Amino acid sequence: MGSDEPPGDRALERVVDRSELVGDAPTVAPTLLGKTLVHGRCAGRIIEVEAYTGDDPASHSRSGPTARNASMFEREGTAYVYLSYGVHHCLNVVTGARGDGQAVLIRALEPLRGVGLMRRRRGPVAERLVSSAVLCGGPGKLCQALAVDLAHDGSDLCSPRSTLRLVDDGIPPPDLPIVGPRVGISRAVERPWRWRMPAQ
DNA sequence: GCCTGGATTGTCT
DNA sequence: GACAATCCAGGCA
Repeated sequence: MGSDEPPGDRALERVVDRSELVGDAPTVAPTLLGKTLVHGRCAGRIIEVEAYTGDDPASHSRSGPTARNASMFEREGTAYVYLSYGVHHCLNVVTGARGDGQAVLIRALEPLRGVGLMRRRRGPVAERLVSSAVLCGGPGKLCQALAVDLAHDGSDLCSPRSTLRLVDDGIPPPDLPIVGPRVGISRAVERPWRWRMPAQ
């Protein structure tokens, strides 16, 4: 163990400034493209996000705070992790002020560090395939690859001391991200609140 | 207290 | 392309 990443990568020590996460989720979401999600020795660049607001019929926060979504109503920079379909975990970044119930769902990552460990976590299929779409190409997949689960619900992503944190390594968000409707929802499907990095 | 449906994914045909 | 897996929040009686 320990051969998955170069030691002392200072670029991954600069966490995202919490003030960058202040605002409506649809405003903040595209600015998260290009940022890096770090968990322990693994890291990946955010390449796809979705926005969910407090008055959004498709959002978990639509009915107000509950035991499940309480962290979604915390202050900006808080992680909201939930169990989807009883099988997969999904990671959100809370935006807006405390009580707003707004968050940005991290849908896909481009693996940067700890790729070997991610592949082991993803199982035998991912062991054979290296593509980022297989490793981290979905909200459930990236949580499995980075070992993110309910234990991280409510953790602070803007603290350099957190094992799970958002890092700004200087890569700016794209000028023209690909915009489209959100995936897998049955309400408010018309809202174009999904953003993706354009093809290189 | 019961029932329904879901911000997904992997497997099978 | 279709469907099963699997847990629980929320709606409703």
